[in-house]
Formats: sequence, structure tokens, C-alpha cells
Amino acid sequence: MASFGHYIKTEREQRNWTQTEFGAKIGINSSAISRIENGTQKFSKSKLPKLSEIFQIDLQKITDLFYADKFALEAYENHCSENVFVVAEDNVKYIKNMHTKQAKLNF
Amino acid sequence: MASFGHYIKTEREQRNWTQTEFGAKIGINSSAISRIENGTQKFSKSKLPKLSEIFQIDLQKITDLFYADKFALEAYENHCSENVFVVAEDNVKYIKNMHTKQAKLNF
DNA sequence: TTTGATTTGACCTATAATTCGCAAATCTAC
DNA sequence: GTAGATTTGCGAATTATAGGTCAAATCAAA
Repeated sequence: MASFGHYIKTEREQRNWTQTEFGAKIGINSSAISRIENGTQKFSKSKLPKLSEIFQIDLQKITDLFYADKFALEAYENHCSENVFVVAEDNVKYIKNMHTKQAKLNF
Repeated sequence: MASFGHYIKTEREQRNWTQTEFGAKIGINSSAISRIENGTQKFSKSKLPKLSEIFQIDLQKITDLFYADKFALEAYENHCSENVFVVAEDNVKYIKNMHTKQAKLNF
């Protein structure tokens, strides 16, 4: 998939909704929808649950796509090297580890 | 490595700088340094070049560590699944591909 | 104990980032 | 050419966040 905006556009068109119709459902002006689909504006993360609801798509999947796109763009724009995401994955494991250990300490 | 704040702390201590000294070099209040090292506050990306300069560490390495930490935390906090970063990596490739094709079109 | 270093809380500010609406412009069938 | 759909310029309004200040608390080592 290209980007999150493109993903939204595809899903919207599959349902034969105009940007205005879709905008009404999710509570955003049609011009904002246009910008979102074209990547000029970002979809606000607070509306992800609503999006999953009206698209009837698993929230986890939508969340992953959203952040994968966000991270990719950010990494690209800030000239991160190839292995940023490898390091990031390790960091997540570390964080999870820390939190479980922290949880154990509370007993 | 734990987190970017911890990384900063380690490097600072290796140089035997107090938080106040380090803060003076990079232009941040010492209490802010404390918060940054402990993860309460984020290091601002605009100061990354300055950081690489005073630490004498490759900017690319610092950039990667900074964003790996940022992405990891964000992924963790927003409950992304295991494979976000795999997808993100694909997305970067896609973006790079798009841009090279775009570049070619300009000839 | 004393001194310097670090941590933390509370509150405030400046600035950057971003969303989004409105209206005009442009595009696209029919 | 007309109507609906999409795009875009402009600007407002909101939000997010880094970082400061000041003071108190805690830590650590001499």
C-alpha cells in the first residue's frame, strides 16, 4: 500500500462514497478529506476508532497501517538509515521488558 | 540501549559533565536535562546537530538512535502490533521508489 | 554533616505544528 | 455547458510540546 491517505481513498471508493459523504460520516470537511487522501494533511489519530467503525475494518489493522505510514514518512524525511526500524523493534522489546519487570516489582 | 535519554546520560557521564555543564553547552536548563535523561521530556530534534557536535558523535548514528527511540515509544503507547516496523520498512522503500521515479520524470 | 548534583512538582510561556472550514478554482463525466 | 466531485489558497483556531522558573526534596560522596 502506498500511504495511509491512499488507503483511505481506496476503501472509500470501494464503498462508492464521495469525499463529502465520507466526511459527513467521520465528521470532517470534504476539503480536509481531499488533503488527507493526497497526503497534504494527516488523518488525526483520535479518529482511528471511528474510521475502523465506519469502514468495518479491524482497529488493530488500521492502527498498524496508520503508524507504519507515519514512521516511514518520518524516517524518510529525517534521513534515518536503513536499520532504524530494526533498532526500534529492539527498543520496543526493551520497553515491554521493563514494564513487565516493573509490574513484578509492585507485588 | 535503553532510551535516547539514557543514551545522553551515559555519554554525558563518560565526559564527566554535570547536567548543568552539559545544559550550558547545548543551551538547555539543567532541570530540563534531568527530565530529558529520565524520559519525562523529549529531546528536541532541532538540537540533534548540536548534540552530535558537542558529543563528537556521527550525526547519522545520533539521528538513528533518536528516531528508533521515538518510534518504539510511539508504537508501544499506541498498541501497534509486532509487525508495524516491517510494514514501515516496506513503506520507506515505496516512498524512495516513488521519489526516484518522480525524479526521472523531470528529465 | 555539608556540599554539590540530581530529581521532581507546579505552573507558565512561546512557538511550532496541524487540523479544518470557507470559498474559489479546477476537474470530470454526461 | 452544467452539475457534482475534487482540489487548493487562505486564514483561523486549536493543539502539542519544548523548555523556563522556582522551589523543595532526595541522593551521594567527602
